[in-house]
Amino acid sequence: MRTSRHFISTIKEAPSDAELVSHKLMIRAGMVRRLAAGIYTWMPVGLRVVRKIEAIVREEMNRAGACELSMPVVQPAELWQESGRWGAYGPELLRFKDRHERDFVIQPTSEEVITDIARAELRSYRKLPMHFYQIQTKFRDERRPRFGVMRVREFVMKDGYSFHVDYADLEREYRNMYDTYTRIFTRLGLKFRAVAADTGAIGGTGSHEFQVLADSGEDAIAWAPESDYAANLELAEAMAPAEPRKKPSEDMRKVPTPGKTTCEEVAALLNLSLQRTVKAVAVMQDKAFNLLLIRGDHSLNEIKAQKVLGTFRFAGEAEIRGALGCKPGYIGPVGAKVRVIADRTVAAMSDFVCGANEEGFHLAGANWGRDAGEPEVADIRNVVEGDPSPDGKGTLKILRGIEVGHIFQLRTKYSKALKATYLDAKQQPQFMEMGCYGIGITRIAAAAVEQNHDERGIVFPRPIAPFDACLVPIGFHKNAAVREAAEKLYAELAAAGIDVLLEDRDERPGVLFADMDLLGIPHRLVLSERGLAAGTIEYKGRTQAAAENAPLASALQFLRDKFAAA
RNA sequence: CGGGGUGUAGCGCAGCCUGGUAGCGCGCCUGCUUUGGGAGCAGGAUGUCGGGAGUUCAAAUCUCUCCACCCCGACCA
Repeated sequence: MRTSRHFISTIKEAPSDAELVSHKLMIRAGMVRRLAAGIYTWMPVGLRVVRKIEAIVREEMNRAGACELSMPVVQPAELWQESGRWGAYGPELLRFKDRHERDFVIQPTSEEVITDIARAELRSYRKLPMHFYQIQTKFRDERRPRFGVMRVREFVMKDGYSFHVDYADLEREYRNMYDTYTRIFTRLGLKFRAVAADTGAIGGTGSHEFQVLADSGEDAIAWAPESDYAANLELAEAMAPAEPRKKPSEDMRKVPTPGKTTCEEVAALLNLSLQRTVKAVAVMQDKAFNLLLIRGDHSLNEIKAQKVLGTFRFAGEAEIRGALGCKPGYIGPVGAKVRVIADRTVAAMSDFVCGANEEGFHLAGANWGRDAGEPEVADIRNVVEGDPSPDGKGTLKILRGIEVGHIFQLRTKYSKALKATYLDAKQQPQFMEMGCYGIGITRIAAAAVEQNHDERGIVFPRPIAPFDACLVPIGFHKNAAVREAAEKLYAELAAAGIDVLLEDRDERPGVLFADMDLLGIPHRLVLSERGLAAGTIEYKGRTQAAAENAPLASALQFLRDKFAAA
């Protein structure tokens, strides 16, 4: 490909609303162009990157024994009503009516359609297992799209669904996919971690997310450097403190704390560490009022709390007054005649500070058993850096990541809802066990940029760079010898199967170099009159500080050696 | 959904308060010069000033309304 024919549209200034580096650089490099909120056009350069990602994903999925198909983007409401997701999915599911007033959705994912296919096609245990996948446009009507193509409404995802006779076989395929995803993200040249994720209400032995590491990532990962342990913050278990609770050493006393409604303010007023305070979070579980207690410096983990309580919501001020006779900001467990659930850390505290259930007052020197009844204990907080690893090996660090893949054991949720059964060897109908496996193709492009860039622009890993290499002749339009030599070398490289970009625009060298750097092309060859006279060509890797010379005659082999070394 | 903000040339912005000929930088076009890291000079083109309504002799500017987009929030009592 040559730049005079391949649309290149770089700009010096990024739109002012771009926040993330990847967003700015992808706009500046002309990879994507915004059409509406969370809806982007993939311009030629960006599409090349997407296609390269797709090719690697497809190759590895096929190698793993999965079978590609393509399901409709537009799907009838009936199937979604049958699975129950027509009601359960909420406003993120884009719905519309056709000219006959029939309801349709734009797929955010395709469990319904694939299960419909499975129940029609996979009637016998002899046809199982089967793993279908597609690489398709998805639409999720995000409440707030942001970060360029990182969090968008329309995107491309690889979604795979596997069907099995039993759970053991599902587990086998799940491990197969775990390994396949590990290979895929390794091949893509990304720094990533597979982390244990929450399985929600569905259960199963697990779910893993594949997170590309980046400080700007939206997800937090708990990671233990001394072992392999890695889990989404949502899931990472906060262990009980190693030291048992100390005996009370102070008398409980009421202290005036007018206007101090947060743990931070109260700790500052009393000149105490935040770790001596207990924060009370009031939640309603249906009509029942509950107090959740966590240490002042910790944060509540809603998913963990939900596992204890079931679905809940945060109590309003009126409800808090009704249950405790006190306004928010001064509430606590002492004397509260409601269900109290204390985090493991809180349960091990003594002589702590909490709200007095009286406006303007807190209690200091409070103790379990003596001042308040022994609470129900559960893990309901987020882990923090320095907490002991749940596997007992070392302490946790917190990393930030971008979720680019997720594998999940669906079990029989959809096969039961849609009555997808097969006949076993005894001619008995059985529900299929299902797994599902997703990879965010377009998000990977953004995550790769987020993880690999410098002050000059994008630094693509070669497997997903828009071009493997570029050939930049100096004086292409002025010097016939340079032009002929460049065309000859370009033809030679292209014939050898190298995805090379010939920079043949009539621009000053500085412009050409700047664009090739911004686009993140990993290898660069420069052909000049000077080099031609000496029989050499100049080479520079994208991350290399200085260029080096190589014999022009063996440029192809030289480049191949560089590819192999990278 | 709640709060805040912004819409002026392809991109980045000024002008609005205090109504009176629509501007600057980058980019684009033409010419000359330049040619190994985003060139210089000269000339030029490009605007429903987000849409609609209103006030006014006169609206980018004031008022109302609609729309679009962005940011923050939507647990921490």
